[in-house]
Amino acid sequence: MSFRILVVESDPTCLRIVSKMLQAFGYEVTTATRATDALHILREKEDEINLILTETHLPDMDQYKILETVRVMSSLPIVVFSADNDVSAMIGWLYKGAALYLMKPIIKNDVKNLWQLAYRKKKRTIVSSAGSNSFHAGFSEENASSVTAGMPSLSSTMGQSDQMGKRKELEVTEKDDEDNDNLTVLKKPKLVWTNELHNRFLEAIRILGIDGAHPKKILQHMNVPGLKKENVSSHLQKYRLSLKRKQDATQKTMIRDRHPSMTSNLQGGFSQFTNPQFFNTVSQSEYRNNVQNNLCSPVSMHSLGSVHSLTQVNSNHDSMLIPSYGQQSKQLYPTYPNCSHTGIGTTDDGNFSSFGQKGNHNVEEHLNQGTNFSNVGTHGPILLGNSQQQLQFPLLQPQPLLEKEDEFDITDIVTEARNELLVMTKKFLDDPNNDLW
DNA sequence: TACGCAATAT
DNA sequence: AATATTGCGT
Repeated sequence: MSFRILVVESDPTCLRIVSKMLQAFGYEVTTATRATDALHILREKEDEINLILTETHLPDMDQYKILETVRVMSSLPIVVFSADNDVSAMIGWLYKGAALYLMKPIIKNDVKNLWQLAYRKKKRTIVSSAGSNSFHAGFSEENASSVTAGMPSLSSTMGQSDQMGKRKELEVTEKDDEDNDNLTVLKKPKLVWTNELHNRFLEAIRILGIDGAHPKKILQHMNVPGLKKENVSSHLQKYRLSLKRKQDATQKTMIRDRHPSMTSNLQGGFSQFTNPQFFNTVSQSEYRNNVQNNLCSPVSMHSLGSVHSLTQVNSNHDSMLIPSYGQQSKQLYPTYPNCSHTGIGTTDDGNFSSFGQKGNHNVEEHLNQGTNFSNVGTHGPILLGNSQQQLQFPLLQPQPLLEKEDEFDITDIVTEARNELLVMTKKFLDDPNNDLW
């Protein structure tokens, strides 16, 4: 599998170094020194490209123009890099849809995980303003609309599951596509029965009574947008089994202990609730989930992330954080785009704070200072997941060419690149026919 | 058509 | 392990 990055950089030395480094990590590279070239390449060969890495100050195009242009014609992730450490500019790039902002000089940690940003289907999708965008594990547009609007991407692929059955002969070609293209993301994430969700489930049963507790009624009572009857049915089935198991168990102990007057608690059957970790105590990740939910919207059912997936997300933060930002230890973190606090979070101390529509003073300052960003709150850097959607994607993994990544040394590459550049330059100068100078 | 359940798939 | 899907009898 190949992962191709389109590198746009006007300085040939820099271009060469960056390309070399990317190649050392297994990426394939296509280069362009002008924005117009890059756009041309993109027009011709978008299918072959997985990610765009571009300098912010291109000689033949205004500041954000290339990003804006690419955004219109493609949903490819765009990573920008610059020596410019102006905060407004950085945030501007991110808000306008850059997936990541890297500072020059780029180091290996910057590029090592770039492939993670490209899990989205690299397909041109026009975003229709309001309507059938649904990629929240089948969850409702109402809840998601505030965050989906303006976000290209998954909508075209995630909503297809309803139409299964219409794909017969298409199946062959589609399957081939999937095999050839690991970037394609089609699977709808499974529902995760969080404690909160399960609580609603139990509450519904409690109110409906054990007799009236049928999937349809439960679903109705739970009132969770996007939740399907099948979800409830499946859960209910398992719930009943757990009840039965528990009854059996208590009966046996009653016989053994000669304890006839034992009352069985009908609602305890799940390890989710008998497990002390979850009883009366909210696990840390659930807490974080709730915090997030409170931050972004009054709709509580957004918390579908599992413990596992949240851990993953955090590790992504760690691995993808932008290495240098001024003198302070401030860092910019990508955050979850689907939780309303889209964009990035700034932090002084390692705790990331989020902002977006709900605001963060840092960003608000910039906004209040008249910094003019379009698409505020709709675009954001996207990592492997968010609180609804994680780890369901096949992870991309470019094959590192180097056996030992840790011993990877940039200086070698720089030297090599410079030497190569010298040779090339000499070639150019010696060639009387070249008209590039 | 909805339901319950078991088996099976993912 | 958890959830989704399927098949079949009620």
